[in-house]
Amino acid sequence: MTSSTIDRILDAAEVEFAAHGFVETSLRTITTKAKVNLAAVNYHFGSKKGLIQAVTDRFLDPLTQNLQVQLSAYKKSAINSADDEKELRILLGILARSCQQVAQQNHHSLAVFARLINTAYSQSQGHLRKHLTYQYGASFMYFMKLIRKHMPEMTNEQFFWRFHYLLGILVFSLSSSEALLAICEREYSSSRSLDQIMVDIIPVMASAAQAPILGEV
Amino acid sequence: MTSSTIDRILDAAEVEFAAHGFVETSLRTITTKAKVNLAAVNYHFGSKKGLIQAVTDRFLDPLTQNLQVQLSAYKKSAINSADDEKELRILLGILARSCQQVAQQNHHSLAVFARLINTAYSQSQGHLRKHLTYQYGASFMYFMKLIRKHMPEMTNEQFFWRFHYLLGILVFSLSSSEALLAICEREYSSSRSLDQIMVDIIPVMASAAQAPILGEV
DNA sequence: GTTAGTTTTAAACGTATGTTTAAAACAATA
DNA sequence: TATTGTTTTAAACATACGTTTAAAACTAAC
Repeated sequence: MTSSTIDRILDAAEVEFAAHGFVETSLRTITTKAKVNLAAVNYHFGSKKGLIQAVTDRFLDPLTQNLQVQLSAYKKSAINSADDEKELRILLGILARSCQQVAQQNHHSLAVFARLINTAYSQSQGHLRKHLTYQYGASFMYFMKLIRKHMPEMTNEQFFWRFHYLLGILVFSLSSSEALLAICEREYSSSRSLDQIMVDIIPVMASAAQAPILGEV
Repeated sequence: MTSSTIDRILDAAEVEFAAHGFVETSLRTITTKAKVNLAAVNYHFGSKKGLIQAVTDRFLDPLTQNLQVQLSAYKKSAINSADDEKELRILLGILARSCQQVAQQNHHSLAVFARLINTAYSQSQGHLRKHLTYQYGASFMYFMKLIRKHMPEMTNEQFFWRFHYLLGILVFSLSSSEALLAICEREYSSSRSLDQIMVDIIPVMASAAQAPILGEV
């Protein structure tokens, strides 16, 4: 099986990138862990950049596909309740569950994926961010539009900012979840899981979405 | 003036680190922009790690000092209103204003600072995060304790998580503020400032803090 | 003006990185 | 079996990095 090499590289790269970031992870580390020759990366992916994109695509392709299905199912059966907060929770819940499902189906770690996304966004040069918005921008927009409907008392600009505040909750929590879960275990001797965090976060995001807009403190 | 070299290095390093991260910024880039010899960094700061710590300390030292003053002033004059959300807004407002003041006084960019913190946290190896918690952990704890009082209907563990959700809003928004402000300008032809974002965020964080804890969606 | 201590400089060192090369190993077809 | 195309391999390449060195330049005290 020729693709075994490709998969082994992707598996190793995913773990290493998430653990140490793109720049701090060398191709030699990846190929060693994958038990593959160094040159294999350039042969199969062209370059390190190509590998990075392949790693993220392997998660985002099934995710956007899954999300699209769930969202259209929601839209069909939508009663469009007057309770905006409830609808927000449903929509955010769909996103959360979509992430979980895809992670489980493809045997990926959700934390790993979150760290990939966060790394992609925190890179200022951001060739990856551009790739992501170009490749998955449409799916992303569709979800935003649905959310937007239940935050009507805002201008488009206000919504833009608010949405990114919500995003901050999700991305930061997930990407630092490994460290936080460890602290939680040690400090409160409580064994949480990332799945619980995903459930936990939803009402928080929904509340944040509906916070009033104040001019002053 | 001998410290001019040191200051020029710190100034250049601050900007470059924030823009491109610690790993992606080379000492050669920094010393070139600072118009200083390459060896000056190792001479004055010992190593690149030493420089990174010095850059963050230059911001965090005055910040924690300022914050401590503001918080004890608050504690003295505190009416300890029954309105938790209002008190939360006040406390979060103090933090926000402290950041702004220190940034302005020392002629630093708040966005730059936020990106430094975010980079520090997203580094898994995290020698910097350890330095920060060791050096500034106490001040951080003190602020958390004050916040905690107005989120009484939670276990310590629940509070731990909730607090980090709030932190996510702040860190993510600030650290990606440069990109977001640019998009906002282009898309809505609105010229916001980071100071406005700081004000904007406070009620959102306060609402998120008070979101109910639900078992299911 | 000489001396002792500090700072700056140019050059080099050793190492690690992404990438390329050309030969070898392998797979599939005729 | 011979041939073609693909994949893997070991080695080398070029470059960029953090750090060190030793001499030079500078500063201040005597």
